[in-house]
Amino acid sequence: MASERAPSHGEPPSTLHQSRSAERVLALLDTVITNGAVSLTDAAAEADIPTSTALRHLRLLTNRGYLVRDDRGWYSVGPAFVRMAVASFQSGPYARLMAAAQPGLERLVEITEESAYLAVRDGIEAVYIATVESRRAIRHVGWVGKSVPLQGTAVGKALLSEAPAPGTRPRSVLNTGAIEPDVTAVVAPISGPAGVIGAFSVLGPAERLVGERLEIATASVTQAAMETSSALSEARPVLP
Amino acid sequence: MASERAPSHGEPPSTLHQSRSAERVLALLDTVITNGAVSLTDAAAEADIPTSTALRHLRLLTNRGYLVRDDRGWYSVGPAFVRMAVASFQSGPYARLMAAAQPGLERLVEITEESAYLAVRDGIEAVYIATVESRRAIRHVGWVGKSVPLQGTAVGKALLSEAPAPGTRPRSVLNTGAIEPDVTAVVAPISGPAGVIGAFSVLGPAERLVGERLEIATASVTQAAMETSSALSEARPVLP
DNA sequence: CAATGCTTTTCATTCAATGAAACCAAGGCA
DNA sequence: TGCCTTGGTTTCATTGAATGAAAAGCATTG
Repeated sequence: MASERAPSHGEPPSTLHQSRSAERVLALLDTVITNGAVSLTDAAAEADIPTSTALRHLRLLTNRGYLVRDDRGWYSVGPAFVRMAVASFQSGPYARLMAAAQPGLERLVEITEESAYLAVRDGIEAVYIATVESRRAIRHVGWVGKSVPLQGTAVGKALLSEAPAPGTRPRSVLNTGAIEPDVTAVVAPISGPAGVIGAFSVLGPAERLVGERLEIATASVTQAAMETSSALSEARPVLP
Repeated sequence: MASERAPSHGEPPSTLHQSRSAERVLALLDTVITNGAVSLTDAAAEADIPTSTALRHLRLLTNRGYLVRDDRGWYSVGPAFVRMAVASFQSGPYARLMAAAQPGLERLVEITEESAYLAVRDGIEAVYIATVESRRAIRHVGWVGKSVPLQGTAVGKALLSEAPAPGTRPRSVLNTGAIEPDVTAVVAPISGPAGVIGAFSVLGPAERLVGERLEIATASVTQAAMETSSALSEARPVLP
């Protein structure tokens, strides 16, 4: 469902491996995390690894606490991974972005009444890493942690765009139905000190995001992106 | 600083490896994530791996987007890892716990005016996976994502305790200075359908958590644990 | 420019990873 | 009840993938 691995730089063919076991362990970890709870055979199939080998790797991951195995035999996220996950939000390049973007997301939902997302680039894909959901009954949900191609999507275009001059309003990008039919996306790029580093997406049903509502969405998403960009270019706190 | 790996079941000696490269890649990933931004040599040293090998592994991790390498050469969290991290909060055994515990954490801070944490067990350690910080100037901060031994700590004792009969108040555990001097911890276990699965910790300066304040902390932490436990034993939503 | 500290490449050696096959355990079903 | 299918687990001989010492780059600094 959610995205094959993204070879940031295309590795040669795919039969040429350089550290197979490592790659495979990561692939398994990824499958389990993104797919929720999976059985050995499912995980092995999804990652295209013989079960005997997959078993050994999954065992390693559970021994280390990165995964857990419930009574039914399903594998899922383990405490050690959760530890890393929360730690990764405390520091690192994305922590600052997520913190700076939070108010923007909230205001976007308030103004547009649609769901707002924060996306970043991952190789040839875009990843949605944060959201505030619309409070309406019909709303866009469930894209956090999901990745979509850059090609042909509004997020993609925004993430690949040139950063506007500091303090100026970025251009918004509009698209309907690129990923899912009847979903309209209004996106604006967020710039950091070194170019575009993320994007705000307002996502809602195509028949609702028209006319005045669309104008409001466009205006507020560029506004939010601009404000977040300025916040990010202010003096950065010292590193640990 | 934060915890050597935790062999949930002790693997044989430690010189007997079964999938070295995999172990090492995980070790490197872990070091980078928990230590923020590190250089090749630092990461290699911390994980006790020859630099040439470490380099190869770190490259794999960056190619896959799990890590990024900034202009200075430091490695830190990458978009692919953030994707997994946020995905891991959407589902999995800990998602439910964290969601159920959030209101409890907030009320604990409101009542006790100290920082409150949620901890879970990871092998022979406890991991703090969520927090709401006290609003006071002097307060306990920065333990999210950190792990501490079960042995000799209040969290440890709570996590290893027997689950109380459903609907009854759990016993609280008290400790001062086990991890850091002058820090008092008031802890109560949270039970799920299958025994103790987590714990609430109220942490504050030893000289402040005394007398009436301590009584309040004890009462509210057991109360919160009880309420969260009941919430968790209610009908669970269907799995994907 | 010599010295120092990191990073990167190379390459011969070996040991760790591999997966096919055999084996178990547990349902399902007639 | 016993047969059969569908996972999961173990074994073990084979091989090629992982390894790391050493040497070579490449900045930075005094």
